[in-house]
Amino acid sequence: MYRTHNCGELRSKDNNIEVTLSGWVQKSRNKGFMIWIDLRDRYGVTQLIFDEKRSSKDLFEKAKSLGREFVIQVKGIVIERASINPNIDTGEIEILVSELTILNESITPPFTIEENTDGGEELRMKYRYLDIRRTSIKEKLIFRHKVSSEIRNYLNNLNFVDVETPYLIKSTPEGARDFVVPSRMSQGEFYALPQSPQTFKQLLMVGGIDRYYQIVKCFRDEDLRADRQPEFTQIDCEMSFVNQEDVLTTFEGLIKHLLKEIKGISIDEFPRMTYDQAMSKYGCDKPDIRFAMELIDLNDVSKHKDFNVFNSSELVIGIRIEKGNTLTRKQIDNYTNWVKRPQVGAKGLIYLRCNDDGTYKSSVDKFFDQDDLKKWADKTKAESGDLVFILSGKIAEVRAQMSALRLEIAENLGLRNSEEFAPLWVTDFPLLEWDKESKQFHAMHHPFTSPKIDELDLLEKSPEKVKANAYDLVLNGNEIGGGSIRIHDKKIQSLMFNHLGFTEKEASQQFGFLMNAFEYGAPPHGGIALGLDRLVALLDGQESIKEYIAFPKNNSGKDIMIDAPSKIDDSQLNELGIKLNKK
RNA sequence: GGUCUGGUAGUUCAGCUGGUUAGAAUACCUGCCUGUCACGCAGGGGGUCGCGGGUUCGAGUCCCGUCCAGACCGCCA
Repeated sequence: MYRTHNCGELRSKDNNIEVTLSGWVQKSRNKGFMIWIDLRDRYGVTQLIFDEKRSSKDLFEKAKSLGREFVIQVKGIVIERASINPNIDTGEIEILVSELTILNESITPPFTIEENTDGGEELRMKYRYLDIRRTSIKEKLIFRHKVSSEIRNYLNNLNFVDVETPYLIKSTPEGARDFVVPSRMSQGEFYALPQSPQTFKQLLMVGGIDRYYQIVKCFRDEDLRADRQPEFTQIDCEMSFVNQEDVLTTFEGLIKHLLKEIKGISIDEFPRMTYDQAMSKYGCDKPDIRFAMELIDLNDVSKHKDFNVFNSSELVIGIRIEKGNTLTRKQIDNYTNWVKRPQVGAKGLIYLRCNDDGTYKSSVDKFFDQDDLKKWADKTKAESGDLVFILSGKIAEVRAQMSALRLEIAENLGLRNSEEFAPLWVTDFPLLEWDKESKQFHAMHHPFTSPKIDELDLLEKSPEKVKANAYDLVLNGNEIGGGSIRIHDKKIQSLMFNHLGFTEKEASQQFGFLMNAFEYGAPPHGGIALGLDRLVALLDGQESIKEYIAFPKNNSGKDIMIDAPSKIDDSQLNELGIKLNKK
């Protein structure tokens, strides 16, 4: 038997019993006459003691040879410590070792396996298996397990059925780039890995599985971010005989359940706003509503003077920063430079200081008098001591810029508290979006999203105005899920493909199986997919999802531990009938 | 595809305006140490300054190119 107890459970009540423990040598403290070893496993750390007087000479010599991360097994008696350590759970006791077996040696690890490791990110990723020995990484993986277990509990209780869908499927040009897998048996042909099980879950609805879920890997061959990996996990769900309200209620319930079970937080009904409201109030479709600082339209009070920057703008927006007049000139300059970076792309930033004496000071005093400035202050509800920042330009651009600035300021003011949770629904997304590159409309959500039926007649004249039965779940400024009520009617689905620039032939080649299925009595259905990695990270108060994935890819989509992607043998290429352009 | 930041000991970093033999901490090795727990003390080993080129009497430092890593923009139906 390798162990009778783990390294986290022994207490002074266990004094005098004989135990066997196995684990890793965290650290050895050799004081000459005594050696202490911190023995670590998944459950904690227990101190072992070897003593010149109480241990045999052979045993003592063997203990001296132990290095960091050796795997050992010891037998010994639990005894009370001469000096207790209140900082660790097992700090009252130690093990007086009588037998020591070295199960495996270790070379010196490339970084210290301690909470405050000296390892940089790249190194920790290369030796991820060592990183996982660290408490915080281990805890994050266990946290993820807890979240996904609660998700399963909740959905199982509501009669959802977990069904697996295939990973080797068909490539489609719509949306994100596919990862592609060459077929050996059909040379020159390729599978694609799914970006989501979208069509399969709809086919399950046609198949009568009226409540489906799957915690499933999805794949997208696009550039990475701190919150984006090429393979990621979705909580994919679909329901039949439901309207939008049913879906929102069900999954609002899921998030409430998680917040309650995992964080012990109860939350009231989630606020809802339409896409249009979100865009005008916050300048983005995934607003962080933990704080106010809403975008205020200043068009009607800013375009009556000779200030050409405003007069030539589609939109002038202000945001009020409460007590912001304490910002120094230098801090304001920093924000100005910040918005002028190419990533944000504003031409400049105009400020309005609301002084304590009721006067105003702005960067455009040359053009606007105190009465004008007062109107700006009134409109943004700015009071003495506040600061207003103003941006102007084309509607879409200035909204995006102001939204970025809003988050940056909130971050700096400490208004983005990661232990506060502010979920909301954003509804009524546009059905279509104009794509400048391909010069045609493409589906904002995906081509299976149903349009608002009473707006269907707009589809010909002004397609950009048609709204969809589509919704996003937003948490603290992050999109954690999105879904829609789907099309279940072949005619409407054909109409959609038509407007997305598919010929009838293309539509039937790529999605014929779905259109066929719709001819055999497809029930009304809809669903949602939630990003598990992101949800888990947010619930744990973090922005980056990497630490919650056991073996993540790096910034360029590489796994530096196993060195993937990598070249394959010529013989493998031959079998697949593939010839490379360059080697 | 683009912008920015970084690459110096096993590791994390410092290294100013170009100037002697490139430093610190930690890790590692050796010795000492009668209760350690970030143990302490003394000593020791350890460097292709990412790579290539250029400027210069002289380059870790300046310039050009390139590779790698990270953050962001584009992209992510």
